[in-house]
Amino acid sequence: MHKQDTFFSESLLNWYAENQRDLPWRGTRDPYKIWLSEIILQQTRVAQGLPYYERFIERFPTVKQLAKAEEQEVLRLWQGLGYYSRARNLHACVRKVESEYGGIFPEGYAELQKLPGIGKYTAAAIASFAFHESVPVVDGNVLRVLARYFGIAQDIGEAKNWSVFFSLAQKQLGSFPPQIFNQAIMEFGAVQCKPGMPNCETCPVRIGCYAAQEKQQLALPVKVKKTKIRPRYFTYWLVQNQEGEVAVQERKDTDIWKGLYHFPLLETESLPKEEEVLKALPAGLFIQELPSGGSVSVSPVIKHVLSHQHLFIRFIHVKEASVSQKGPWRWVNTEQLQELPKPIVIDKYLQEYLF
DNA sequence: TACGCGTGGTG
DNA sequence: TCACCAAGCGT
Repeated sequence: MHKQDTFFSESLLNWYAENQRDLPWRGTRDPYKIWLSEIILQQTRVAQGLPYYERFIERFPTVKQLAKAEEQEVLRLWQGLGYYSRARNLHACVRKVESEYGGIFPEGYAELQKLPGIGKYTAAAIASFAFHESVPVVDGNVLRVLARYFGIAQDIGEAKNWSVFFSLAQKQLGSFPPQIFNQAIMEFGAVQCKPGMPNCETCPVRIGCYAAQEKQQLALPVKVKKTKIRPRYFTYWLVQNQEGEVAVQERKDTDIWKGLYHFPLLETESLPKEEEVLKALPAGLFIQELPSGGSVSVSPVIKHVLSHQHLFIRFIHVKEASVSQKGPWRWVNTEQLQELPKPIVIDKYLQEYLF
């Protein structure tokens, strides 16, 4: 390989040696810690995920301890982080590792992908960081860095283009230590070659960079796909019984906040009128037993309502998609709704109705 | 394969 | 203010 061929990779390695952040999952080869950090960091910034990582490691230092936990406790620790299927798969994953792999994570890139919640990226991360397997990671950072440096205009949102970037990443990885190169290229993307305008003035590879030379930093990478947002109006009834307990409902459908708890609600496509809200008031409330442990995980809106200690109807505007919720209520003490997540989108049309 | 899943930061 | 998007994955 000619020197010119390794300029990009060697520059990244040098940059990483000087600029890497000190993070708790770095400098370990424990696959459990690496796996946990990777799941938490999927589509999530370090600053947002870091406190969750610390709490999970403190509460569940080992595979065995996490595998023994109830799913509700795992969800409760995950509250506020979003993408709750990650928490359910996290739990299912350690249970599978415990039952089918003797509590030890399997080593191979292919074998790791058989575990729930572990796809190509996470498998590559674990295989390279923990087991030094020479397989490239391809995440949002890598896609951006490669697209900009090599001037690749293919849509990173199209699945068929993934192999283009994988092959290029593999070529750049070459025979460099995968556990270092993979961290380096991702860290470079997160810190230096950021989304939006990158720090080209201080960039060690700007000389060879297509985007920097052609001023295409904001045009690359190309991503056509747009996430479409449609408004959802959730009107909650905060219902209290004579013991001061509040009616809540577990969200079981495949929809946002699955597995978390909500107040009884009416969902509409537009802001409902008062008569509509009152007409839809649920008639058949009944009492159920709580999940074991007497503590439940709750969705973000509940925290907002409880924190203001209102007994009102609220209109919550949520920018997501899907179906409304039907099913049984249960009563819980407000003290049981512990360690609540932060509220999401709170609407500006809030109205209040005293019961 | 395309789409849905959360929350928070950014320009 | 708001569109974009962030260490992706499952279906």
